[in-house]
Amino acid sequence: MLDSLPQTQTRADEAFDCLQTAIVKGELAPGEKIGELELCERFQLTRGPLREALGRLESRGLLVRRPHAGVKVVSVSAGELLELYRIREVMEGLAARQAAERMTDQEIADLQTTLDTHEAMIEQAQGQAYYQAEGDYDFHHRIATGSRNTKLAQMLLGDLYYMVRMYRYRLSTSAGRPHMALGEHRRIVEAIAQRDGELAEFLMKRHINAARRNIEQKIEEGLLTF
Amino acid sequence: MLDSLPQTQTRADEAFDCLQTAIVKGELAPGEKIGELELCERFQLTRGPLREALGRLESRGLLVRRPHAGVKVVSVSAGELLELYRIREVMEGLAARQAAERMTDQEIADLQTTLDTHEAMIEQAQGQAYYQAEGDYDFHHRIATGSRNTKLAQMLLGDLYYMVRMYRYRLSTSAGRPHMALGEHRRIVEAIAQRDGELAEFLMKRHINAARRNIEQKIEEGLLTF
DNA sequence: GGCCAAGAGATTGTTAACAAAACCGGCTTT
DNA sequence: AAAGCCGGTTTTGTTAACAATCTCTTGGCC
Repeated sequence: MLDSLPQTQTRADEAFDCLQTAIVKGELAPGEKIGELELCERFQLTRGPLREALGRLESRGLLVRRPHAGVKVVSVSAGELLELYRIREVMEGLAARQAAERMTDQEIADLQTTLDTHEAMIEQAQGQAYYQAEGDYDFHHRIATGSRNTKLAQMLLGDLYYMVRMYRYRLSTSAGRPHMALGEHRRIVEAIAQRDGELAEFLMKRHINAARRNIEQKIEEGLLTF
Repeated sequence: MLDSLPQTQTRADEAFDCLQTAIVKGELAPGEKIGELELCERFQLTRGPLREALGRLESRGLLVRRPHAGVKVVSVSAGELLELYRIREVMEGLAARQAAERMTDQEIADLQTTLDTHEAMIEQAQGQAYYQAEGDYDFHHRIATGSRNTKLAQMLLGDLYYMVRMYRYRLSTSAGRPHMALGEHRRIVEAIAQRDGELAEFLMKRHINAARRNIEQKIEEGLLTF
């Protein structure tokens, strides 16, 4: 039996997690110059571990750093969000294809169960946006890990998804089109269950492409501003 | 006029660069547990900046870290290298497509010039493997930046290429098939020059796919071992 | 009145010492 | 004899003080 989570997590790890979520949730304004001691007080730690966490965040592109001038949260634009979706399209397409080839039957069954509970939540239409988004992340998360492609999962889960979530919070836009997305998810899982990698890739690419165009449209309508 | 390179580079940056190249070139054995003080002496710096660099490298997947147990260079397998090429295939395909849409005419002209000098070097057949590899990196580098997709370029140049280079050094395999690769490069640039993004993507994917199968074949023949 | 320069203040980069946890040896115990 | 326990030693994680750099303000000059 394992005790919750290993407390062996270092202070720098905590700082990294706290800062990452803070940035993603928009608690730290983009472009804002943030001082180290300010962060130290905020997260109750000293500069050593903090700088280590800062380095990791910079390496992941969530912070930009100018020597001797401090760090600031990365500035984001609507165009860059769309570029992110282009990357997601090809990478998650690959993930879906490899997941179709490599996921265990049990994993696929779990994935279908996930969609069932997801569907129930949508139909109840309560807490719709939040659960929708969470369910969406869960879905894509499982497929990324199911690809059995270590680096691919690392890039998706460690880099891209956090970026996308950051934009999502900034845009304060719920995922939108919940029913349609669920149907697309169902079809992707179907393809995976049939071990049809080519189809799974095609459907996933189309799914993300549709999401991208949805955002694009909202931007053109002026509904999304920064 | 700018003075060579800004000396404003911090010690942690130096450590990061040194360590990265050391890992990539295989000077640090994979799976080897390396002590911090050992590295401090080696690169003539103290533990503060070193730890910052270590964090960045861990975040990029070149090191693995166990709390209180030290860092070790990431262990690599032949299978993971092939997985890397799968990722390259889709990402660089996207890069080629976007490069075809967005590169300036000047950039395209430069790219063609690069291939010319590259061809000359191959025909002289002296220092073939080295220049071949360098030219190959240069080619892919230009297309990645030419995509004008910030995050895409960041992921390719900052993560994937270093990984691939690491494997290359470990396998001590030259790129192989120099003439064929050059021809493929030429065709890709042609497609880009004609602003045919779809074709550029197709050709790039096929190019990387061919490289992957080349490696796969060598592995099966037992020519590549770890 | 606006621009440039110099200095004070603050902030970042770096270093060295301190505390805690993991590894390794030998010992005891079954 | 093998396995588990225990303490010393090494190494990592953390902290606090020091040094170098940048920024902002103030003053002077054009």
